[in-house]
Amino acid sequence: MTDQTDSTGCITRFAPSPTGHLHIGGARTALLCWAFAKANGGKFVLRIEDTDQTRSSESSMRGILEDMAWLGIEWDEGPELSFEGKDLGGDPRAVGPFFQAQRLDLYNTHIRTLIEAGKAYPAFEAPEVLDAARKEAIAAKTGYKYNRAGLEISLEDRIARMDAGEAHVVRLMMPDESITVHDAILGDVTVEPSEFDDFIIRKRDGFPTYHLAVVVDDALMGVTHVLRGQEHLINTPRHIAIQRALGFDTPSYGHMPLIFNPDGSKMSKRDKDKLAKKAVKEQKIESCPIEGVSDEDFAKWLKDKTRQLASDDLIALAEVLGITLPEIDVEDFRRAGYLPGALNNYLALLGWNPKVKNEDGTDLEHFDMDYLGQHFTTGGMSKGQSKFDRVKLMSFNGDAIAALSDEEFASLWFAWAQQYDAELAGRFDEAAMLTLAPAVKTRCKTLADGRTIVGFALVADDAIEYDGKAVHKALIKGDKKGLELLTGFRSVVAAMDDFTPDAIEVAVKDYAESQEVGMGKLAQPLRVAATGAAVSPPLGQTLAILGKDAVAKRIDLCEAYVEAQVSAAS
RNA sequence: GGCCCCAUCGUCUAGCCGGGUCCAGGACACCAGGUUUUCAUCCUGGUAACGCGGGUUCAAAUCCCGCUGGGGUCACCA
Repeated sequence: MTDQTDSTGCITRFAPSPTGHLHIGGARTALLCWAFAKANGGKFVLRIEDTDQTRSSESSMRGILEDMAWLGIEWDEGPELSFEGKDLGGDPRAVGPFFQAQRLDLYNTHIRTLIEAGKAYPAFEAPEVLDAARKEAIAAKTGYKYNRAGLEISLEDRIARMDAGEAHVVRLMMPDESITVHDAILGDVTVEPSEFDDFIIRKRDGFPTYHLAVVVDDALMGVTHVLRGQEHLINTPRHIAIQRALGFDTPSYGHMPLIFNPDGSKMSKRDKDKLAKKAVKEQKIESCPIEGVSDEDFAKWLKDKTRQLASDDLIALAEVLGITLPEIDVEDFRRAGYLPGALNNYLALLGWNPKVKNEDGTDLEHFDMDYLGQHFTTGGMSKGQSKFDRVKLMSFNGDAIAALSDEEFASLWFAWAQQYDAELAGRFDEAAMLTLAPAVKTRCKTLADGRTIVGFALVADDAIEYDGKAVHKALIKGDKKGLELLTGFRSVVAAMDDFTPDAIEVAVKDYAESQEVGMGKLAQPLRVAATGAAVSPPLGQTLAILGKDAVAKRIDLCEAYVEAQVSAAS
């Protein structure tokens, strides 16, 4: 076995199967594969593993490509995609195609070679027969292993029957020797031959299994380093066996720890459906409350825990149920207003550590893609499983947002709103968001949070809901000074020409001084009048966002409201 | 259940390979102060961990063994 530790010409790959959205765990695998290639001056290849004919889909494939591009995990070779002016993918080394379903001839050639060399063989048992044997073994509490019954027939006969078109699978003749994986993250892992049987490398439908396809493709595409999830660790000896049978070099392997939910359960794409099903049951909903899904499909979905609703339907359902779905797929995080840089940063740090100190002695935790692409090493990976902490991610995201210039923030926020919050995008254009930026940036952890912060500007002047406590404290309590100040400031507002945040701040300050009260005495009544609540961005910004006319109107409305409250109480 | 992987604050981790400088450092969260016209930001301080039991050693978070716990895997899915 050749262990390729030489990084020159290093090639890594990410090979998702297009059976759903890009899962956050998959994104991390892709990110680290990308980082490893970059850090070693190599290439990152994207390959689509669509050998499962029943589950693969074109739309899922496109979604995965776009999610990766959005994250900025750019593949050098693979399916082509234009994204925000960048052309990704391509086949400069002529090692494609990058869709396994288009590579059947390649697999069949290699399978034929194996069969003729006696290293693999066709077997003709019906699936039912094997299933029965497996069930029997489980019932008897012994491990099931294929019994090599297929070998009872002579090789010539087997090949003849196969060539005559008889239904069959092809199995690899597993050698009777232990196999050691030299794992870059976990160290050496040895598995005994008793743990293996002659596993299938080509299915009845003529498609190769994952094991065969991945080995042939990695070899033919020149992949030198394989980084993948730890769930594949046990598969690796099988892959090494195929490589040896075919005379291929064995790439360097690194198996990464898996990511879990905070409660310790596995982070699954079904988590969203699971939560929705629970809510439906708790709320005792009988028929489907959303359009586009029939009651029949709804009932099936509810009963079958493996069944998933389409993404849009699930979002609509969550809204009806009043629940928040957990973010699981990259798309979910994008919708929730996370920045790709922050997501990548957090994802990389979940299981990898640069082990570098900042000048102030704290550990380096915040870094960008350039840094990752220069410094990533498998040696910095931890071995243990980790839990996905959304709170820390959110903190990273808030930091990333705060670090944005006002212009960058406005641009990103507007683009986000156009895609996910039409009402917000309709109320504020990018220029308006630029004026909002200083007020919003330090107050939101995600782009979606921004809406809450400027929520007061989203409601009509006469539709403000007043926070009773806030009104009482700022305007009614005590000697009614709050209301007087508010009324007095009303005429100051009316006389202002320059209604900008700075001008407003000055006006408020001056008026407070002229009345010989502290800023707060005037600021809080104004804030309550303008927003209905005791909490808002700085007053100058808050009032400027609304505009002079709206502020004047809201002061009038508030006064009327307070008077009504006071007379009702007395 | 068999086999395989893993195990430091609530969470992510540094330290472990080359035992002593670790009554264990950082980050997020949390708590208490401070700055601030509110909120947020920001600043200061604090609570909090080597899973358990054996060894080896003058000395163990660091090395060895066992246990416990978590996870993966046992498909004509990938």
